[in-house]
Amino acid sequence: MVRIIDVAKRANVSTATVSRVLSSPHTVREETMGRVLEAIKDLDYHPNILARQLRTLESKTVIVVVPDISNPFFSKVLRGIEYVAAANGYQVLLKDTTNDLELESGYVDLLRQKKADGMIFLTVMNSELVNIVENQYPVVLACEYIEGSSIPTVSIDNISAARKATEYLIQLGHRQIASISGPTTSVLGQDRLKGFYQALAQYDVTVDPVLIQEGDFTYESGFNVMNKLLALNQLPTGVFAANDEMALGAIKAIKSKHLRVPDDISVIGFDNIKFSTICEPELTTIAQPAFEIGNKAMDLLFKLMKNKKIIRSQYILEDKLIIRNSCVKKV
Amino acid sequence: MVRIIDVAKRANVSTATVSRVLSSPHTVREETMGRVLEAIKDLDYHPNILARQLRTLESKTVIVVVPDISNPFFSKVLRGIEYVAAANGYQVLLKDTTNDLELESGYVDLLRQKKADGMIFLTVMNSELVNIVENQYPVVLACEYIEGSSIPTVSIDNISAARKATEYLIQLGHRQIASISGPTTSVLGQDRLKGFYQALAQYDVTVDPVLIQEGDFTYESGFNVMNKLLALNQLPTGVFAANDEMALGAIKAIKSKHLRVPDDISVIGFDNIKFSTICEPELTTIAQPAFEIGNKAMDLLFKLMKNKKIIRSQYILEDKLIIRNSCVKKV
DNA sequence: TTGTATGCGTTATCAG
DNA sequence: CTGATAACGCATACAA
Repeated sequence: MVRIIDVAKRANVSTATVSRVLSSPHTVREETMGRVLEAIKDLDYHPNILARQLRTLESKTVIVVVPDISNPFFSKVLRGIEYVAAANGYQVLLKDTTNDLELESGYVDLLRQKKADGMIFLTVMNSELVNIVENQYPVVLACEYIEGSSIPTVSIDNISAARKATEYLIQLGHRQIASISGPTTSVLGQDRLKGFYQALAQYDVTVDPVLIQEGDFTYESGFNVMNKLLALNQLPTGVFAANDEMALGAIKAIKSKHLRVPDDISVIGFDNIKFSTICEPELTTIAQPAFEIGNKAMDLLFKLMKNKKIIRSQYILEDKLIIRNSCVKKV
Repeated sequence: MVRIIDVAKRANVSTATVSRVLSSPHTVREETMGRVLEAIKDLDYHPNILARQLRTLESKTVIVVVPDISNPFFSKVLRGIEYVAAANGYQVLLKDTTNDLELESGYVDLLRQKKADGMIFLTVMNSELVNIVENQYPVVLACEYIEGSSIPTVSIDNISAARKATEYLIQLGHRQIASISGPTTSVLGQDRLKGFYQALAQYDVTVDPVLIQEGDFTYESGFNVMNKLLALNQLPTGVFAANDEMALGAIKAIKSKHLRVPDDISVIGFDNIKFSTICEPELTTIAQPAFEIGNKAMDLLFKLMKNKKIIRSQYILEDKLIIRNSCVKKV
């Protein structure tokens, strides 16, 4: 391994000068710099990042905590994060919690040990953790919003988006509307369910509580929950699924009972993942600006890490209702 | 920040003893250890990993280079890797190349700088890089196999699997068989195409070269390439897609032309991703043991990093033809 | 079984 | 503009 001192010797300068050439080139004479650069090139010198980090206490790394990387929506947010991070010379370390509560702890250590300079949560199930981290390390929350928390957040307004989706079903004439919600342990699940209820209230629609069922955001849970709903005496005519994966699972279940979507049952999803146009019929859903959410979240984290003031700490991005073919007027 | 010396002072021992308590507890007297552990707890001491790494030159981190994290197949392999890594106290750093050639370079630096101890490639487009890394740093290749290379590999036999898939179509009576291959810049793409050709040769089937088209493993490319095929005078009756995402795209294209799968055109995929049962009809495909591939790859990497001898450096895992409803006998 | 002392490779301080 | 040198926090060879 070639070290800074090897370069220094070859260029006939001190290690300090070599270091300066690398970190603040303007403070060194041009001729000296030339010699140093040449030596670096000759020796194929690469600074040891570990040593640098020990000295500077900066890891140039951020950690993104994601609930389920195989969900295409999160993949896309991640892309947005990585794009901004890479542009600023930062590494992105990924932690997939596999929707597991346990695994969400222990990340504070990574920050304390300067293994990472900051963290982005794409979901929060363990809100205690957030409180620990709050005001202590740079952390931003993407995709969901926590009421009353001061953690910088970038997301859509999940409540109003869910309300919008439900309203759409109501306006199509549906009154027997089921909800396949996310886990109520997650803010995301709660918010989208809340929006669902708000729409019902606003239009004076009352729904049998048995139509409100909880999934866990996976395709399988959508399939299973829908099967439960299909076993009821009175079937729903419309279904609001809290994300697309569950909506796809629901459609699968409906079809396997030889019912038709949307003719017999309308289904609306949430996220607009790339597979939402795969199924027959194509899924009507709420589109989130996933890539932009990632961009903005990383921007925010940078500002936080640089101790810059953040004007607004809650960024709400625009969602959009994408009307395709999985919902139809109730006859 | 509380350091090792703070703990040492409080426990009335030297820093060396504290260090030993942490790394080789059996070498220290029980009573001493008790005092040290108590001090650690009292002060809420957490060793600085950076400093430790600088000393040991071990980062306890591995990097996985993945072509497209939003592909569910790779997500699953990754899970397998993480499972084994976590069990051994290793972090997994993820690099998504976004199928971009450029981005695949520069990882050698991460190894050289001891930012990671080893690396797993889930794909290799830039085989030069492999040659650089070869015999120099611990690297294993998962999912694909490079002819003549000595890099430890774990994968299925992509050639024979592709041959098996194609054979299946031939045995169903298809003769006009199209191939939507992966990029020929990737070994994976090459191998699966090779298997396709082998099956044709074996059964003396000759195919118009125009039926052999190249995609890039994405849903969109499957859709686009299939549209091209559908514009031909003589349509294929069977399609072998080199992965499920492209197969799904192809099915979409076929349906949008008001043709039926499998009645008009049979489609077979590769990978058995979780969305392969979403579409109508469900996809016949080749299943890879994704999780196990990940497990084995990480195992192999550990052995490599520990300089243990590796008995066999090429592990071939079993694939399996999953027959569902997207292929049917040619009438 | 424990302590002392040194070095890992870098950056930052201070003096020149 | 440059050089000498002291940290950064830890692990380990060697001595006790």
